[in-house]
Amino acid sequence: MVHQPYETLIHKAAEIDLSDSLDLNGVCGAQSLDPEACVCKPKARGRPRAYNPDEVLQKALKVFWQKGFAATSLDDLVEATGVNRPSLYAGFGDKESLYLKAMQRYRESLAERLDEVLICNGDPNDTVLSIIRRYFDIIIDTYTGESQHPLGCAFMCTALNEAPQHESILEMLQNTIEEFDIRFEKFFADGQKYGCLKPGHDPKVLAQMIGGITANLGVRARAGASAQELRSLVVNTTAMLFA
Amino acid sequence: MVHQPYETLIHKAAEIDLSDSLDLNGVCGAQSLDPEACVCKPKARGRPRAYNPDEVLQKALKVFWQKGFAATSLDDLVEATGVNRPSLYAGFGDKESLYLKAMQRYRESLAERLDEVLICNGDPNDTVLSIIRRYFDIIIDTYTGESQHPLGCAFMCTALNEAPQHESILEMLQNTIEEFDIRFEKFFADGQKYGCLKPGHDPKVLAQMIGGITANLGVRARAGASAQELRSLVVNTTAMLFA
DNA sequence: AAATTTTTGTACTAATTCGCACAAAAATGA
DNA sequence: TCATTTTTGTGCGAATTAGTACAAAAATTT
Repeated sequence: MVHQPYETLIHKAAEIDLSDSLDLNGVCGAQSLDPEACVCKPKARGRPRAYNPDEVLQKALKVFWQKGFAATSLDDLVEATGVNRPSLYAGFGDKESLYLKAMQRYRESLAERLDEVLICNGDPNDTVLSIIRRYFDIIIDTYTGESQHPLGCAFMCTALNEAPQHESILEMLQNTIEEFDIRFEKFFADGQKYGCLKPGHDPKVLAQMIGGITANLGVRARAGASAQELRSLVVNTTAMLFA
Repeated sequence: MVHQPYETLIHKAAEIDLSDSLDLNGVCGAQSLDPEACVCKPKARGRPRAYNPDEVLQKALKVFWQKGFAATSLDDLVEATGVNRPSLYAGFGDKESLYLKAMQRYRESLAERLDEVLICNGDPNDTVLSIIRRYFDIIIDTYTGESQHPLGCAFMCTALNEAPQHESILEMLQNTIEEFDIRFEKFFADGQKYGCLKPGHDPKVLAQMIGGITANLGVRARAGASAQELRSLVVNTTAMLFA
């Protein structure tokens, strides 16, 4: 709603980035956000929260993913999460804040799965090609598995649309892209170190190619492509690059 | 607004596709849409149209591209085009119809530029690499040149977001992807015919790679990447594929 | 048991939204 | 000049929207 000038973005990004990247307890109410985990703290004082914050973010994400940020109303979110409007505000801030938290959660849980897979330690039984294909298994699963019909990449399908109008969403998009690049540049740099890359293959350029294939999957999934079609695309393109 | 089931899409696509793909005079008012061109017809009967339909679509596209479909109000469109609300409805139908027409126009004018460039006739002075790089010059120009700040790919940035909720937009997205694929598969098939492709390079897979790089550009431009950064990405990735 | 703290749920407001009704305007045809 | 046709422009109405005020509810602390 508020139109912010692009020019201020670089500065703001530098500020917010570090403090906000993993902070989930920020805007929320007085009570701790994870209901079971923290044993050390004494019991919360007032009326206990009736919802599980993590489940709420998961349900909210599903709606945003399906309808987009702008077309998702608070009534939609109330219905999907089962949480009252004022409780949503008290717990997660306004619609934009809730969206950012839901996306952050999605991003972190995906990052965890990728961290398990994207490891290159020079094992000759585990080639770069096979690792990259396991990566794309996760991506395809994410893009096609969350709903009856494939929803594609949540970032591409919802954040791109809002980026020019919502500074905070643009920031998140930039951070996500940067995190993606760094992850793969590191991975391929390791691959090069262990001699697993073709001669003349640059880690940075390979990272760009993976980014492209990933983006392609995100688009085509949203347009209705099946997991099988996407797998075929992955097999062909990764074979060209790494086989 | 109206939620349509996915299942009906294939049939509808088959129906609408052909009749609607180049039809611009469809929904419009009684008077011809191009004000100067057609000399054969007698002069229109009633009060003459005060706007240039093509300019209106161009201006409307700019707003949709910037704000997205859902966040663009009719008041925005009235202000940007200078055309009254009822005149917009009479000339272009409702918001969704206007959006589709604006995107159709964008797609066709881009297709014209690409047709001039994407020709492989075996000329040894014009390699596949140089042709592909001219293609990406057009793409980068389109993604970064329309506004003060780069807006990225209009399809990825606006249509992806709406696809699950608007059947007609999903159809358009599918058609656009298919058109893209066919264009590049043909181009690379010609390249192969004239012996311009590396041995073992499959036209279909190369088309998928170009699609991926293009998608990558569309995302990164929307996130604020400069034309220079995008050119660097293109140089690196196309060199890996074709040099 | 009373005071305190926090969340919940109802109900509301002010603003914005899309689409259209209807009369005035501007052209042609007779 | 008058009838006909089409577009324009003002203005409206019904519906939806985001965000909040306020009292009731449910817990802990003293």
